[in-house]
Amino acid sequence: MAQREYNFTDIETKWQGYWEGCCLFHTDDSKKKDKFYCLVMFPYPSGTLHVGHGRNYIIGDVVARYKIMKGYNVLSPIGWDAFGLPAENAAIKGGTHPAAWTHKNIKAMKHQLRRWGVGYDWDREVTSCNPDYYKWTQWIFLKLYENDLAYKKKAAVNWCPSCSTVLANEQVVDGCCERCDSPVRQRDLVQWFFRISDYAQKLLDDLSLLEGWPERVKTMQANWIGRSEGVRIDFRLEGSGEILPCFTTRPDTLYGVTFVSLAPEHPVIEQLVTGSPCEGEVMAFVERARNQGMVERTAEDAVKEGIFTGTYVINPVNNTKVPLWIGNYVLMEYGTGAVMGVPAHDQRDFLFSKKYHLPVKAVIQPEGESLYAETMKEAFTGEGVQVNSEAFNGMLNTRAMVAIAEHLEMKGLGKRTVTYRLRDWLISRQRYWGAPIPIIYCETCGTVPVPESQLPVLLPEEIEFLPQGMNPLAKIDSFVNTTCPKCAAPAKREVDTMDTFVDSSWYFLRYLSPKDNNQPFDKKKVNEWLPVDQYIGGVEHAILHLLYSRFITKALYDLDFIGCKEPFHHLFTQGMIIKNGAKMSKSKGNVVSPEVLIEKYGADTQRLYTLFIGPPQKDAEWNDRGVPGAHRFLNRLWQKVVEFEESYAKVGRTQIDMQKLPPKAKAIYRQTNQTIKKITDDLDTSWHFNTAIASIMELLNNIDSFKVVAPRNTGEELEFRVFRYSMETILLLMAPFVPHICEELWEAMGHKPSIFHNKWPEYDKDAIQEEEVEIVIQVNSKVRSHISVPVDISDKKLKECVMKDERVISYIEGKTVVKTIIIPKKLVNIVVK
RNA sequence: GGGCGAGUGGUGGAAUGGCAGACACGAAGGACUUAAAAUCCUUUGACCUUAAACGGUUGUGUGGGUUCGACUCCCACCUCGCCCACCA
Repeated sequence: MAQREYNFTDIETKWQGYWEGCCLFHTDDSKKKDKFYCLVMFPYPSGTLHVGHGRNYIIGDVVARYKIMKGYNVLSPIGWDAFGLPAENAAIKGGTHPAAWTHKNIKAMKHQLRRWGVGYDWDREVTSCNPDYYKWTQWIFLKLYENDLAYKKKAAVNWCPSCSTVLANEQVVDGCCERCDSPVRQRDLVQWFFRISDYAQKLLDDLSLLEGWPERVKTMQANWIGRSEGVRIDFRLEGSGEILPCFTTRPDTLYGVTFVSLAPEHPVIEQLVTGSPCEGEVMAFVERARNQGMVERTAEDAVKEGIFTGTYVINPVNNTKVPLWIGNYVLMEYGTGAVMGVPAHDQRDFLFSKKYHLPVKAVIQPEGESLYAETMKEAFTGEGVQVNSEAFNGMLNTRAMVAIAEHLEMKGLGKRTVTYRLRDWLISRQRYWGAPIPIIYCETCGTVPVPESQLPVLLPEEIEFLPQGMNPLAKIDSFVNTTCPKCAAPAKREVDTMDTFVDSSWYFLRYLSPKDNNQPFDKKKVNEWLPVDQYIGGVEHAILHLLYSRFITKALYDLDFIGCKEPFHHLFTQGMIIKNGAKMSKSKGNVVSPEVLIEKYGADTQRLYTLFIGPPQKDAEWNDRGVPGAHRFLNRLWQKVVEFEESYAKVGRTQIDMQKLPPKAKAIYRQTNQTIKKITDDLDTSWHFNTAIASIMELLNNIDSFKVVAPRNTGEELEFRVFRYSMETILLLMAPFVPHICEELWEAMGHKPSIFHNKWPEYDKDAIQEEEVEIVIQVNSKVRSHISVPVDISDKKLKECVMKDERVISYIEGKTVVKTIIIPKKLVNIVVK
């Protein structure tokens, strides 16, 4: 009788339908089992998925299926991060409405996820561009606004004068507009911010709670928050005596200050130069520096430029008069927007002083050396001893840092402060395809939040997309014109929308009650299900998305909306899929489409290859030629099981007694148990799916050489039962990786579906113990021989055996044994002279 | 410039102080076939020795160190990738 073929297409369709039918991934909140919230970063619906994207969802699916078999109540939801610029660009280019474009892509991607056999609780699907979702994004904005965590201020945007439109950073290429190539300028607009900087310390401190996060992600976040301790020193303007605070982390260099430099944006500049002879020149410089834009101004080899304001300031510590400059390298957003210039001990200041012929004054000497300002070729930034620093001379500069700071505080000339690099989160976008900011401007009442009862502020559907002009919403009169919620007078709506990172910083809360029309999330359910047990996504989100989500979670916690301080308990960041030396992406033109592979080899093959390609936390090179290898393995597994399809039911199912097994069957039984241990350990800790799969391949290779026959007499039956046990174990162990084929073969072996309703196999502790071990014998650290000995052999006995070995004898003959090193169960090294 | 990774056969990778190259891919040879595909078997880091087997030497980016023993730990350097970047 001809054997059944491995018809993966039919099998995969069958089981995908089955899982949906039996609600395998449907999560019932009321279940009493331990919960496991498994979350993959929800995708942006940009078009279609390629095999590189697949890695993320396949890993998530493996974990979810494994935890189901381990008996957890697993929640594995999915949704769509559906607002954003590409949809709007597509509208400008192709004339499709962003909503239509987005929903078309969602449909296509949903189909792809299904065909991968990736399971989700589709009843919980959320789509961030739907009003029933963004209503609550707006609600979060209102809560932050009510609690002074959202505010507005002027901030610069990239402005293309020729398109007269605002550009996102990624639309600026080499300082020019990506569309028309004209130089981008900076323009100030009033924009909305979230006060994430208020949470800088908490976000930093609580990194220590995140035990299940990779160290490198925590380090990246800590660096991004960028806490630095320093001193605010109050310089005084000559003449007016007005205070000009400067921030420094190096108060020990205070006596070496030879100038002070302001950011071009510094508010004091205008009042200083107005009416002065250099006004025109200075304001022209400021204008130029500001239009340089951040891109150019912060470039690696940016030229340091400055201009003298004509004013002097007084160094509070010694009343020295130094010139006040403006420097394009000084940032208004960091510290106080004014820095003290110490050319002798800061490289940037050194270069600046050389360019503008400002004096250099050394105040720290390296031990045993003397620095002379005239001969210095670069700034000295190391540790040393204070000189030219009055009372502090002779002190180590590290001590002087503290001493000078204390001195300044005592005299009321400054204050020790902590500064963070983290800046407030600018959430305004001058775009259509985002959640409208729920704010109304009234001539009498000012800025008025939209009342909760009037949410959502709906995006108008009828809209024109042009490559030019301000925010498209500003042109829709019916949207802009409204009435003030307070006084009912005619008023105007805010026309900016929110950064899409706002949408994605709370979606994991919405999954818990996705259809609730009365509240954004159910506090009780949030407290039950959060934190997310396992979050899986790309390392490119290590900073922004993960920090914003942490911030929103903390803010909601402080406002008592949820009882959880940190959203994600364990984080897994998978590596990129590389093809031909570059990240797989549409723009690089190196994408591999899953459809072709699925048609030719099936989804299980693609899953297996993706998992086998390398450790998932590392980048991996995709090689199409490797795919048939994965398929070959599945085919072999198929043949092996199906070959005996008729026999499985005929043999009894009593416990196997290992001691009664013939040697070969015993070895297979032992290896099967060792494989259970190996795979379970891999899934629980290291996630090295590649070596997990390799160990199953090894097991199957050995089973192959264990010529099984369909049982006819009693002795054969015993061997056949070991074979059946091993094959069943392989199916259970492989089920999370390649679920379709395992379901089908599980059924072929005489079981009722689903394989996922079975318990994860456990290994027999006695069975994994080897009786004999092979010992490596080295002479002078070179491998010279091997012997096989019982595991429990004593060191003395082992040494005796080793010394009897012929090859050992020939190597140590005529030499003196200096020492013998014995590593139990592994190796013996004889050192001779 | 700062931070974080990574460098192992023709390729993806394995080994985290103890036999380097597991498991795959590819390649070469063979079996089956009218033929091809599929499948199965054998070989496969380099070099030396040998009729063959056995054997030997060498080998994990470079140079040093620690150790009986180093891909693995320490120091210095080179190269590549990612993230950030004039942060006072």
